[in-house]
Amino acid sequence: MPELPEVETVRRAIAPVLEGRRIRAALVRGTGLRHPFPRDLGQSLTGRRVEGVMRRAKYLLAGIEGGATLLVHLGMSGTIRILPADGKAAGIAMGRHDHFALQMNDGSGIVLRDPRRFGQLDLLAPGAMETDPRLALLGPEPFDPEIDGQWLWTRIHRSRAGIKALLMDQRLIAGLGNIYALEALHLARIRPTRRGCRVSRAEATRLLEAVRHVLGEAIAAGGSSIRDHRRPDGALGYFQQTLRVYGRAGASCLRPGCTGTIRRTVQAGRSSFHCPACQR
DNA sequence: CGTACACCCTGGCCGC
DNA sequence: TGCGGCCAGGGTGTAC
Repeated sequence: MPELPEVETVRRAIAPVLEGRRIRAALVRGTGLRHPFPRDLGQSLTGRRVEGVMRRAKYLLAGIEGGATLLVHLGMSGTIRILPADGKAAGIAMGRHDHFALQMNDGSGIVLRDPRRFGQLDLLAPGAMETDPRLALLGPEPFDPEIDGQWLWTRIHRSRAGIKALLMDQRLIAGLGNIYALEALHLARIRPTRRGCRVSRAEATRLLEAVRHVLGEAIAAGGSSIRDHRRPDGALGYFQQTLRVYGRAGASCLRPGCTGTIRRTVQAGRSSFHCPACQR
């Protein structure tokens, strides 16, 4: 489910719940997700204050009093729901596929659910954020003002790999997944299969602008849907999106003036969508 | 080294 | 209803 906009939406929703509060209870169920949970997870968190909730690429990072960092990755199917402060200090109701919960000192909290268990939950020791390979090897954030179209071009113009695979490579730019890579390529009028070495400087500039446009739009939509469409169970993550190509095989291209039909193909075992008429 | 692919895991949906 | 097949927005290890 989650690419950068969804993770950022979750971050904004859980930050006010966690930040500045003390952890009353940390509940762990099962032995782990993609990796085993750290043995001392509950003990390390209980009684500590959460200092801030950050996002890097698709990782959620919660700063814990004392210098440790709680790392959460939602994988493909991870969601976080918010527990309201209802005054009851009773135990947290853990449903099917719930793996982790935090209850804060006011009774509010969060619960992590992840049916496919591709997600990650880890506790980084003080200082380990700089060295942990999951974070250290990430490329810049798409909105990093240090990067521009020229920067992107210099990183891709020697590559024979498809531009879609390059956009999804977290070491190049961090945060894009299958959906938004395809959306950006449609906006920039570039075929997903085009090799990196066949992308011009002007196209690279257009592409980075497209990446920023689709991500910004999605973050704005996520934010508004959270405000307007709070589900009864408080689950976060899924919301209506205005996707122009993803999942629209057989439908008309939405580019003004284009009469093409969206095609679905498979690249590296994953679905791709593009308009053969306006994407070259 | 860069690139391509299988794999991890469970649930939902569709057609028969 | 039941069942098989296919699909799913992630990262990573392995083989060329």
